[in-house]
Amino acid sequence: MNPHSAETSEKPQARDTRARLTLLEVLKADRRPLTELELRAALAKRHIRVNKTTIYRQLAQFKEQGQVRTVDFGDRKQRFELNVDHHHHLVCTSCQSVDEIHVADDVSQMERKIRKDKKFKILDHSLEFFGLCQNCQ
Amino acid sequence: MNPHSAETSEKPQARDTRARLTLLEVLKADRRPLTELELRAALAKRHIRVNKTTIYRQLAQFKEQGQVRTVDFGDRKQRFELNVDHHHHLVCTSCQSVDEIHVADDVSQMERKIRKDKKFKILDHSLEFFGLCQNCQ
DNA sequence: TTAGCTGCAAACGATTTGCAGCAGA
DNA sequence: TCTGCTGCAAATCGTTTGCAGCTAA
Repeated sequence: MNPHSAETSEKPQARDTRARLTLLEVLKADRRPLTELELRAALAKRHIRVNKTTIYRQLAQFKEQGQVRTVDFGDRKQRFELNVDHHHHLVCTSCQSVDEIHVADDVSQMERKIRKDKKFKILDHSLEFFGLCQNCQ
Repeated sequence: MNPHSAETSEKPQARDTRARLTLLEVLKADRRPLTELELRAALAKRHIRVNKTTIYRQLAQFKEQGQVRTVDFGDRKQRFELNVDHHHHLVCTSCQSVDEIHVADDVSQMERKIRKDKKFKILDHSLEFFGLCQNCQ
């Protein structure tokens, strides 16, 4: 038996490469859903040059582990965000700024209603708001 | 002056081609967000063969006119739906079935709160639920 | 040493664009 | 006729995959 795979039999264990560590740092610093391009730019600022393939592969790992979640702003680009408190976004369609909102209570109230009325078991949901931030109105 | 463009100066006027008319028929018949592929299949069943480029172009027109809206199920495919009553969806991740829900009141309540707390002017939102339908639980 | 990680190039899949011919009005 | 519509092929763009070399443990 390989001692390393004793507990987590299927999953290979992640290695602490520079790319991986810096990627997490960036996600922690910039609390906002970032695209692969934005992530790569942020790494470049820290003088770490990483290929986009690597970015996607690391993010896929983070997501599998539950550390990262993907968010959809409807522009056919994946955005990645640290999966800490479950929140939603206010996306300004004018200046592209992104703010967070916490509406967990309202959502779970809706979900209870749906569960009751439709007998549908909700496992996940998407909820994002688009409009104009205070500065752009 | 071109008499045809007297009132609506910018927009060209749409022509009632077979593709356009049948596309609208299909959208009216199948009240559910459909992908370009699904739309094309539906047209084929009615013995109308249309190129995907045409589908996309007609949908873009419908959307501009406000007749059609796009919905995002997070799989990087656009889904098109008749823009009648604003509703949301329960997407079964097991059998792919889609049901509608109407939660306008709950959403506008949330929106009022956001407007008040964040001074953000909401123009649009995305809200879809993913999980298991009654049959798949 | 030996998996896991990386970059590069090529493949992929959804969507868009250029262009020449077709067809409603 | 005139301008919008169509199909086809090629281009785009975000994302994924295959593969050979690299490197953390």
